Amino acid sequence: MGEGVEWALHCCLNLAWIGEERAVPAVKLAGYYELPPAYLNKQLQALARAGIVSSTSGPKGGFRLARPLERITLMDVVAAIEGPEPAFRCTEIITQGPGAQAPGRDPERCLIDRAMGRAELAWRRELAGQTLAELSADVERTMPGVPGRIRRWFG
Amino acid sequence: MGEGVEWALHCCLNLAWIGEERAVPAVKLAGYYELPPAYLNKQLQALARAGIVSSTSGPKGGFRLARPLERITLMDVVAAIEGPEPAFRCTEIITQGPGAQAPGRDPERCLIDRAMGRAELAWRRELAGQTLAELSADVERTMPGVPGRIRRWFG
DNA sequence: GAATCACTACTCGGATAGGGTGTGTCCGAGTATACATGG
DNA sequence: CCATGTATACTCGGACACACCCTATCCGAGTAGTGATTC
Repeated sequence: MGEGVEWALHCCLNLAWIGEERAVPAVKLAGYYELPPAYLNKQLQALARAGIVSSTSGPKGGFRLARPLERITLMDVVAAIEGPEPAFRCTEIITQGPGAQAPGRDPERCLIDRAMGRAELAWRRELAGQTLAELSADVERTMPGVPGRIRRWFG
Repeated sequence: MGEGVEWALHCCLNLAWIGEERAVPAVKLAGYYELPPAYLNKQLQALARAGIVSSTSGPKGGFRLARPLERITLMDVVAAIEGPEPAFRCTEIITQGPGAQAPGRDPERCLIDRAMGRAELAWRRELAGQTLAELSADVERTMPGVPGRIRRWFG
C-alpha cells in the first residue's frame, strides 16, 4: 500500500484541528513533516477529486476539509488514494487452459475469488466503521496537547 | 496483491485432488492453466520455503502437499507468497519535522497505525479462519465433477 | 544372472533481464491581493 | 477620497522523469531411472 495514505490521514486530522475557516497550502502541510511538497500536493489532489477536501488557488489559497470529520471514514481516504479496485483481483485462470470451466456456466464467481473477497470485505468494513472524528478524539484523549500545538505551529 | 496468490491457491487444491502420493512438476501444473512454467515454479518455491508443499528433484519429482488441506489456511498461502510484512506500513512521519513527537514518549504506536492495523487484523483473521479443506468442500458441493476431472487430466 | 557403474533425462533452485506502477519533480493556468493611477 | 485597471505573487493542477518491485526467463546443481558392462 502506498505511503500516501498515511500522509493523507495525518493531513486530514491537521486540517481539522487548524479549522476549516483557513485554507492551508500543500507546501506548509509538507513542511510540518518534511515531506516532498509537490508529491504531497499530488496526494491532496486525489483527496480533492474524492470530495474529501476542497482546494482554492491563489494567495491565501490551499486545502481545507470539505466535510466534518464525522463524515470521513478511513475507507474514504484509502479509496481516494489507492483507488477503488480490490487488492486481490481474480484473473480467472480457471477459465483458461485445457481444464477450462465455461465462464457463464456457474453464475457465482470463482470460489477462491469469493473467499478472498470475504476477507477483503472484512477489511473494508473495519475501515468504513471508523471515522476520523473517533481517531481525533483518541488523539485528544491520549495526547491532549497535540491539536493545540499543531494549530499554533500553522498559525 | 500479486497474482501468484491466485495461482498458488489453485495449485494447492489441484495437488490435494491429485493425491499426495504423486509428485507433480511445475511444468504440468502450469500447463493446466497455461501459465508461465518457470514463474509458477518460482511461486511454488515460495510455498516450499513456507512448508506448505514439499519438493523433490529429478525424474518423477515435483511438488506435493506437505500437510493436509485442513491445516492450510488462506492466510498461510498469502503470507508465503506476499511475505509477512503488513500491507500498510507506518513510516512514522509523526516523529519527523518541526512537530516531531518523541518516538519513545508514548509506548503505544501511532494511532493511525493502530487503526489501520485493526483493519488489517480483521482481514488476516478472516483469511486465517478459512482452511483450504473448506474451500475444497465448497467446490465439491457446487461443482462435483471438477476434482475427478482434474485428477484424470493429470493422470 | 546379478551387481556395479556410467550415462541420460528430468526436476527444482537460484541468478539474471524486462515492464508497470508508485515515487518524485517541474512548469504552466488561474486567482486573489496589493498597488498605482485617474476621476 | 473612491473606483478602476494592472501588475504581481502565490497556489493548485496536470505533464514529465526516475526507481523499485512484480513479472518473466534462463541456466546450473542435483537426483532417479536406465542401460551397458563386468564378474
